[in-house]
Amino acid sequence: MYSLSDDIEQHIIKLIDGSPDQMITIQRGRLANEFDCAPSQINYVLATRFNVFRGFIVESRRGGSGYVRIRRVPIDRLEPVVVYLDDNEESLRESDVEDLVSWLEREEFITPREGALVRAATIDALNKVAGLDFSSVADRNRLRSRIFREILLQVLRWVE
Amino acid sequence: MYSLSDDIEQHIIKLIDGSPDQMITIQRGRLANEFDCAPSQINYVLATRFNVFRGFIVESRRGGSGYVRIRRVPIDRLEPVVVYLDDNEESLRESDVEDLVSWLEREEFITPREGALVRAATIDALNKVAGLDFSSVADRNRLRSRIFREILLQVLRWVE
DNA sequence: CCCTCCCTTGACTATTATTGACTTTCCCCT
DNA sequence: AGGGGAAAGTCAATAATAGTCAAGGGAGGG
Repeated sequence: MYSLSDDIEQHIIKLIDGSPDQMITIQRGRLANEFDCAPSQINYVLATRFNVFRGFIVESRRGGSGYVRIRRVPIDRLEPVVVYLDDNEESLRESDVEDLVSWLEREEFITPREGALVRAATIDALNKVAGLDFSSVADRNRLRSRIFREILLQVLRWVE
Repeated sequence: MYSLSDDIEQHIIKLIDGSPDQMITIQRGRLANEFDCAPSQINYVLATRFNVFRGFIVESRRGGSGYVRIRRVPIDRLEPVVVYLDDNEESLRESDVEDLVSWLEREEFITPREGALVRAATIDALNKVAGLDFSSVADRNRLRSRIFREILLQVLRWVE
């Protein structure tokens, strides 16, 4: 069955395949024009087909001379951990993060120094927000989980 | 996709790179003339690309024989940044963090990969807490600032 | 037949760039 | 010392992009 999204996807894939560095820079409006569709259609295609789980990174800039840059990157075996985080958002305690970070270090997904940064962001920083008004345990766990999740996604993107 | 601001930015960067002391002195009007643009365009480029968050300091003088001096900030400016964070806790926006991280990378205080981790913790993660009950702008900025501050302190400790 | 999952669209929002009118500063000449 | 003119600064308006979100459509499965 015909699908505009599939068409656009194939078009972009072709462009990337033909690029020397697996990266292209386009304009959303121009592409939408070529395919005679709403500009937000491009966003849909990017979100569903060129996300990190499919091995792509998208960066963009708005405003005059704005652009959308799409890069192909390798993916690996960290993905199950991200899924786990999504499923256990509210119950990710400090000690869980500690365990995960240690594991990441042991597996050499991250360096010890990077581990220190992760601990700073997910443990130390969250111990200093007591004065703010968002300090319920569930909220803090959720927040911790999301920070950690984003870090993991970043690691995922960066591998090789 | 052409961008005058990007052009001017590159031009200035090139000048600074080619200077013996990481500092150049130009005239706003003359530069505007070279690029055939409004003089205030230069101010825009300076404000968005050569601010302290991106590791530059700009000084200037008006009037006869006025000038604009652009300096790359040396590495030992990192601690003042921490002080700045303390003083501007509620107004540290995403883009400020982005600029600071880019600067840390450029100065090789952190690796690009570490920069990605920091971005994940201070930008991406905080974009995903909208549903929680601590999503006022000031609170988010404060949280962002504290996470970033802890990471910075960690970087400092590791360097020494 | 109806439900669900994609897909598609468009209205609204956010961000970035560019320009020009007006303001401020301060060197230099008288 | 004072004023004129030559810088640079500020700010708001406009234009050019991209992003978000919610509502509607259609095809296929139960």
